[in-house]
Amino acid sequence: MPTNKKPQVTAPKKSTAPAPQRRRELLDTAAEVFAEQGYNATTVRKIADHAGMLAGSLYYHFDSKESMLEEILRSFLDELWDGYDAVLDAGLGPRETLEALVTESFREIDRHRAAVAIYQKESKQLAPQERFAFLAESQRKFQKAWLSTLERGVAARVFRADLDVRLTYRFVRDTVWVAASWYRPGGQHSPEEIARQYLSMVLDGIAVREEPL
Amino acid sequence: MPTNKKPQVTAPKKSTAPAPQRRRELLDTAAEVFAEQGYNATTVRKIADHAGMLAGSLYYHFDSKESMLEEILRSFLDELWDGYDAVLDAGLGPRETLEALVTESFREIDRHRAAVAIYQKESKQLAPQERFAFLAESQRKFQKAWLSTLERGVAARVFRADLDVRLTYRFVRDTVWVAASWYRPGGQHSPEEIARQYLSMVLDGIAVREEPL
Amino acid sequence: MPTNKKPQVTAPKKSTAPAPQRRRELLDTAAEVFAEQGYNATTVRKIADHAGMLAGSLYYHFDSKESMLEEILRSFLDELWDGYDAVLDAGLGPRETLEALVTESFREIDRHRAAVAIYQKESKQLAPQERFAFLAESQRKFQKAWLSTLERGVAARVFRADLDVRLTYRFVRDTVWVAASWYRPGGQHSPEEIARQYLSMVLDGIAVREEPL
Amino acid sequence: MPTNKKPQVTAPKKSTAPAPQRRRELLDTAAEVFAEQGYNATTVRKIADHAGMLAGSLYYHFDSKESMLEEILRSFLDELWDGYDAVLDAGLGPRETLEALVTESFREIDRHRAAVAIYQKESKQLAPQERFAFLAESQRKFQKAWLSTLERGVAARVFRADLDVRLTYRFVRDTVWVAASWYRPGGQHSPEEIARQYLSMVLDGIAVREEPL
DNA sequence: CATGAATGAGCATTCATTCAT
DNA sequence: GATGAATGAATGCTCATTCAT
Repeated sequence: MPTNKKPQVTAPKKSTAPAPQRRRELLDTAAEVFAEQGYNATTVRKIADHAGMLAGSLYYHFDSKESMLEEILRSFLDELWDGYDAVLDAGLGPRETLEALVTESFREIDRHRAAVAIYQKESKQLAPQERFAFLAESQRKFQKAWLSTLERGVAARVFRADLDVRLTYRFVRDTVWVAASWYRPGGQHSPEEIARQYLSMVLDGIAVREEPL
Repeated sequence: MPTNKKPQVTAPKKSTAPAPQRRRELLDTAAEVFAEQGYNATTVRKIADHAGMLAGSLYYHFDSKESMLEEILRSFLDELWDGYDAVLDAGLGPRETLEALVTESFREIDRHRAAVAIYQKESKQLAPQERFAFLAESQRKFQKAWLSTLERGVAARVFRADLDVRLTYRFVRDTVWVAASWYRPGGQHSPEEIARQYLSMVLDGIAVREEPL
Repeated sequence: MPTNKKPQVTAPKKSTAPAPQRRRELLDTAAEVFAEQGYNATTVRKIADHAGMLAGSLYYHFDSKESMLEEILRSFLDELWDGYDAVLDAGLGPRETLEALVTESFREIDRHRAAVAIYQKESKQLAPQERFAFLAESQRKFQKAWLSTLERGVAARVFRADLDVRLTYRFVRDTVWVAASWYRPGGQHSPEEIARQYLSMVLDGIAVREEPL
Repeated sequence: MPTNKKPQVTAPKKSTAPAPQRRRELLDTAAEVFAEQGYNATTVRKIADHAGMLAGSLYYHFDSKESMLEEILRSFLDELWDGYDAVLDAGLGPRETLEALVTESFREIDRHRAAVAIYQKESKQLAPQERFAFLAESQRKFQKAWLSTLERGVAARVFRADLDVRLTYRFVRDTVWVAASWYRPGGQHSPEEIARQYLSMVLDGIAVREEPL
């Protein structure tokens, strides 16, 4: 599963480059700029500069700046839900489900850092728009998945019952996803390592336990 | 720390309302709109609409849109550091310091919700600019305060030693401040109550502890 | 029924020029350019040039280029129907009605030459658009007025019965309105004089009559 | 009168379909779109869509959008003048000449509806351009032909002498050509039938004549 | 002949800002 | 203090045109 620019696995005999690939490249470029400068502050010219072309040329590939944003977010969420659904359908216990969701989340942050950052910063403004209804939809599914996992855990006495479960939900959700704002792929910790430490903090806290005995 | 165009010291002859108050009102209005729509997406006209005046009229009170932003952030950070410094100078132990900082943070979120939200969303873009150097400055102080508190705690064996302390720092920092994105003053939980629950989660985790005995 | 932005209930004492007047001036300028170059070929810059301002400044007065077009056409049609309705409600016989309608039409061409020319050239493309539904509406009323006048005339034996009445309608309609393409106010013929000659041609033909006797 | 890029005299070696035919097809397509949407509002892409090809491909056949327009108008006017010249050289009396010109005109409208509509809408803007000088040229010849016919008729006492002859010219000219805006080939009236009725109206008027006796 | 991709000039529109009143 | 009107730079987008393949 290639993450960055030119996978170019098998060079086609005479054709130069298949269209969908170019499209992906451009979207990745755009996502990077959106993530760094913010969607509104990103001009189409800046994206084109990064892609080595003129602003108008982008419109051969995309309908509008907004449609680029939509495609970036949509394809990120599609992949995210592939991962999440696999976890949710695996029949795990609540604690294992939570561990798997967190780990999966850090993997997505690793793969789609830019898209996640965009999502974090812009989704609140975008969700009300018709065109971005899929964001609101995803948010609902997301909340349901996490909330029900937490509730199952409380019922099974593996998660604390003395906490407001909605507060806990926000705590876990934000804690994980905000990591996209500082995470850089190829840094000193792998996503799995970060997930492990985060899970340890979220589950057991950062305070030293009094020795049982 | 120069701010610009401070309301003239000499009171205007016939005016009834003192200028600084109007200024505050306008800044609060602006902060609200910035927080809701994002700084870039907020037009001066929108702010003026909310304030019941025309766009041009704002320029009697402020030099520019950016100077409004600056003043909002600067006065928020001034207050924040008043609170933080009091805590840091109180000579508390690491755990108590952390508890006090978190509680103080939620109080600031309660008082300056809009400014905090703006800070969260925009500070990364703003910090590199000369004009907003005070943001970077604040971030450094902030990191130092938290990091040293955590390190003191690890040394004193009240915080776990098996965690990457920088990761822990980010974890705690994000966990607290992101709350500004959903917090609404006057909701069902007071800032102190939220602080208590967050501290409980951060310190002891959300998992049920096996009974020591 | 106020049409534009600022209600301005009570005129301020010292204001230099009432807004609606400037608006009218700009619309007249725009109409002139639209008429001469065609709506599509007219850039907002050209209009602004003619008005002695920059392109962006027009947007203080109008929402869009299209809204200028709309206002031009709408105010022309409003005036046209004031005149037409007066004629149609006067209870005249069919020949006198036709004479009055033709005369009124030439007067409108004299007063709104530019708007008429625009109407002629653009209405077919515009009418289907929601925003310009009033054009289609006007066309229906227009056809009904003329057609029924012609039919009354045929029934009363003052207009020939051997002609296809719809063809006659188009003949008269086009004949009159196309005059806007060459008419210049202040030329050697007054609108009334042109109307008289046109009516003479339309009613009696251009061929010499054999003397009855 | 230079036309450009005439289909190569030497037939291409292996091509099966003769080039000029494809060229004609494409011009007819273009004319249809120009007529319906207006020249300026017609994009090259729309023409290409109608022709089942991509926009760039049209440039194999034509130098530019403008050259398509030129060729459409030029070939229409060439045919028109074939017909008109035949009539004018036939040595007919003024009334018969006028009848023949009108009839010929409706035949041209029938054959070149699109080109006539384009001509009507665009010629005023185009004529001043160097490239479209042939339009102005044609207009001069046109005016001369009609005006002299009318003047001959007045002198011969078959047309009324009490009318401004230039006004009469415009009346007849417009009356005939505007028909292109509503005429659809294959409708309920043949061009000859429309010509007959129009001539009847133009010559004898639409009013009922008092019986001579 | 036709396609896919790009160019570059131009367009309508937005918006922070200015300033005379 | 506030308004009305304007500026000017920038923005997203369109479109005729080019050209290697």
